[in-house]
Amino acid sequence: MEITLRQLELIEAASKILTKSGTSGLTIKNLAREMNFSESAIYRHFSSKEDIILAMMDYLAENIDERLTNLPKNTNPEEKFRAMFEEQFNFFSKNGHYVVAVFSDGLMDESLKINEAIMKLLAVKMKHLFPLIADGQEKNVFTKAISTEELVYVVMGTFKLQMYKWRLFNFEFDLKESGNKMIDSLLTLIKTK
Amino acid sequence: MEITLRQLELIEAASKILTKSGTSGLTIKNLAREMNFSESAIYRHFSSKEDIILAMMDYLAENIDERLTNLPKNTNPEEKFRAMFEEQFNFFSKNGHYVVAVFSDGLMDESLKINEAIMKLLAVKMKHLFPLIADGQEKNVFTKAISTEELVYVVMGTFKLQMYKWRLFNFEFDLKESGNKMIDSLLTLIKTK
DNA sequence: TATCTTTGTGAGCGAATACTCACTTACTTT
DNA sequence: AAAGTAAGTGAGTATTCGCTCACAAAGATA
Repeated sequence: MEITLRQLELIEAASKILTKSGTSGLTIKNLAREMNFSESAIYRHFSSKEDIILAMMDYLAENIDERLTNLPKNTNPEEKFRAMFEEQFNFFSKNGHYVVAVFSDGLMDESLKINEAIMKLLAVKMKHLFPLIADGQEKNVFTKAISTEELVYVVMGTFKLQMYKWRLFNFEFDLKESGNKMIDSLLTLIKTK
Repeated sequence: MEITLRQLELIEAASKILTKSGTSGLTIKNLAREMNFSESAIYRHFSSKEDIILAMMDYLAENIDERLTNLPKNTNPEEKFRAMFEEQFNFFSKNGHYVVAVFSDGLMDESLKINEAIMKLLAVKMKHLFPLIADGQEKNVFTKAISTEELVYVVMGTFKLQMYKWRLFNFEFDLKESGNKMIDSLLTLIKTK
């Protein structure tokens, strides 16, 4: 699971290409150009293109997991909720090319292994969001009018669409600002009155 | 804008391939195989692959627009909301291969024209959803605690994620049943108490 | 009957794709 | 100093891609 510096560089370059030019743009030739070396050199660091994508998904999953694990503890559900999404918006705001993490859907067809990696990424996000929402419901901060699962899907769906909009508008608007509005709206909607 | 029978067949076949095998699966060879004739025959009906995709997006946009326009009028916002999403779930339940309409994102990189077509599709959906939500807020049926725009995004995001789940699970669960739950949950959340 | 139009075919073209291989070069280890 | 290793190169491979073209069969039109 360890990764060399060059491998990380390749992962970053691949993410950049994916975000800028989509799946069809991610070719070995383009990747080589982005890295300023030859195509064959890439195969010194990864055995196949699929391996690069898998390593990327894995890196993203671990990265997200780590960031969400290290959020401040011992706060109330609302603050936790806020912190979690602020962290997400903050990260993607700085690392726009990693939105692939949210839109990995586009890679869905490539291979079985990649599909599994996408599932894993989704599971990581769920792992953090679900208990947070459930806890909030228990403490009567979030509404119990609908089930935890449904509430989680409303929140996750809204987040995903927000990121989609950002990408569609070519990262032109301020994600943090717009994200904060989204957080407020969602909280207004799901908090008990 | 008129479309021949063969062209429609090609659009259907293309949608099937896209849904089953993703963007990378949509090749002229695969399309020809699905149609049971030669590759060159395809070019009797469309001048390029891009044209096929554009025609597909156009067909989908018109199709959705028509279906949502013909919904029963003169009902209250809640019933309208319910009817609108029931119609959507019902349609996709019968025509699973057309989920491309919801996940056209994967095509995003292909070309400028295709990007415009994706935007148009999004606009069509918005055209129907936005006034419905706004009307509901005006009539004090839907909450005014957050703006119409934000409310629309919550609803659309949740819908998209629902469809995403359905696709991820290989269309195995009952979309209509699960969709009804989603409608109930959303209404519970956005209705004034 | 003769001609035109429509819709199919198969062969093949140029470009792009992922990947391989023999090779250099530079640094580390012995 | 000698040998091994890590990391680059350029040329080349087989395959696949979208697409073109000369041609054929069949039905509509003159």
